[in-house]
Amino acid sequence: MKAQLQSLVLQALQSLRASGQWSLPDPLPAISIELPKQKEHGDYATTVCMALAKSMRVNPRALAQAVADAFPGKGLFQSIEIAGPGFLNFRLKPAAWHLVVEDILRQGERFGAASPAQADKIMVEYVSANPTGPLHVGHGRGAVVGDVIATLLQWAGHDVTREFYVNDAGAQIQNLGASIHARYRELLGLPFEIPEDGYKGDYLIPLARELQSKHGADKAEATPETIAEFARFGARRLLDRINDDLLALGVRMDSYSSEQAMVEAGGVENALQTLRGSGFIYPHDGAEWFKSKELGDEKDRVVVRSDGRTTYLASDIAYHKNKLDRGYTRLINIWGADHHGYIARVKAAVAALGLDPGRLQVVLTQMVNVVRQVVDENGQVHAEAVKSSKREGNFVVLREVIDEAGRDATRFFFVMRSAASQLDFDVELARKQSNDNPVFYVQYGHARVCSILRKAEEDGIPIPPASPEALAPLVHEDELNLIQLIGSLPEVIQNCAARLEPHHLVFFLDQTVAAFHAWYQKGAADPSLRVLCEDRTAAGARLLLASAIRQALANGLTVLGVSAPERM
RNA sequence: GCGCCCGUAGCUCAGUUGGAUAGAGCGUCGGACUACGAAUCCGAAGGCCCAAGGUUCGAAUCCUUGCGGGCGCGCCA
Repeated sequence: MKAQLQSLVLQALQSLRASGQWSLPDPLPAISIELPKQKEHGDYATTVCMALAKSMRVNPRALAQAVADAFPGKGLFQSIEIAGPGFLNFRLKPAAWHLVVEDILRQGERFGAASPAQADKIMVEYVSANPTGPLHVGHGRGAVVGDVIATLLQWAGHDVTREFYVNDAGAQIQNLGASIHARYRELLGLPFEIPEDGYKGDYLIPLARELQSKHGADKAEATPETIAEFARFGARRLLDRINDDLLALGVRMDSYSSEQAMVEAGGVENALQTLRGSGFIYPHDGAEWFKSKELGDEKDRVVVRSDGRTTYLASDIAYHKNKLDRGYTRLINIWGADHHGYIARVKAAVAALGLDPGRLQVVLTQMVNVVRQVVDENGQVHAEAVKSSKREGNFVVLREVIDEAGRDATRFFFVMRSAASQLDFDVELARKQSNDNPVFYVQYGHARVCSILRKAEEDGIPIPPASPEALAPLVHEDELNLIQLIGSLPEVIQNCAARLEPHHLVFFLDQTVAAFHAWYQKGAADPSLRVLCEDRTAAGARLLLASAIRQALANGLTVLGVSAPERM
């Protein structure tokens, strides 16, 4: 509806220009359509006349009046008013809203999705954890944010691939091998020492036990070969475990990209050659440096150490080159906020490869605090935070949270706040099956609509085919507001996709359910306002609206990857 | 010291990329069930939008400075 209005305003402005009486700038500015906070200001408003009047040096109200006079498609509008300093306020006729309901029901499960007019080939890369331990809650947030952003982009009409970059090369993996080896020696009753920067968590013990039953004491000596073997074994097992956790979250990747495989295929050397060829790499102090400073980074960075080993950045340059070589026109990376300092150098890498660094967008997810509420003797509620720190082994494991709160609640909580804000994850609240849990509030709304539709069927109340006549009884303010709300789902999805911000969709769902509950509740006081009321014509129209509400809620929940139960 | 994020109701957070009288949930107080599902709804109280300047018809939103909190700043990943 917003988009339609936008094009009508545009047509009006163009016809003003054609009339020759107004010297409108060319090109015209973007026409923003807004939702007035107060209903007296109409269903929609535009501020474009105020913006234009400034540059044209004319009276904004006079311009607004001219736009209103020239407005096409007046039949849809109950009123078009000039207000305040130059707002143009639109109020639609009920019949115009009825078309929205028809449209939603016609589109069904596709309602909210855009036709792929200008599809980009996009890679969303997320999770990308080292296979050196279980996922913790921070990874979980990244996983869900990435997954939902990928879905949003698909719904916005793009061609999207979800990829997990497996950091299975380098020092971390060596540490893993050495740590497992230490545990292995421990099981053998030999003296052992977990490396200083190794992995101290208990989760390595079962892996060591497996190796013990396989090899006995044959591998007691820490040869480089043995460490490498243990590292490969551990990385494989831990990656399996990571995938189990992702599956429990409902996160499914399309593709995995192994750093080790890329190294072995010569990808890193190849990328370095390319940059040497274009003069972005120079030797200094026995190492090789990437000229990232002249491409926007704070300083230059080492890519080949003085001992000849490449750095993590070298791999990452190669990996991003690899993604671009595979034909992706947009790269979206979901990273934990602790990696923010890394953005500039990877963007510099993209630029050094001769491409627009704007092709790479990085979404940073801020820290997750898992909190548990404790009520003291004064009734004061305190949130106890559990800090996560992977190295020390006392982190909050994602799996524990999923097992406790469930998949739906975990996903919902991870996307309900802006990724830029730190998140307090209240496990007690997430598992609560009650009204103060926002997940259940939304799901209950969906189940309740389903219940009405079910009751209608049981009672033999027919739902007519959607048509202007069948929908004509929908004239109540609550009903028209509800239509406006659910009709905005496509805009909400577009907006979320464009901004890479899923949380707006959560607010849409919450707001829609609240409006539905309020509408429903009016029927308790006045039976003539019930969906299943005596007047079967009205009942039919309201059942059509209920179906459309159900569809909007179900589609929104589907994008979030949260189930839409028919009963609870 | 430098960089990024955050600062909005008692608490947790939205705020449609600069619009009209700043919103929601929780919590508090007061109401509505012989039910189209009360896992709900209605109402009340609660604000110097961290501070000070600036930009303009108009600022929670943009700019500058400062304050407070978080996270980073390696030839680690």
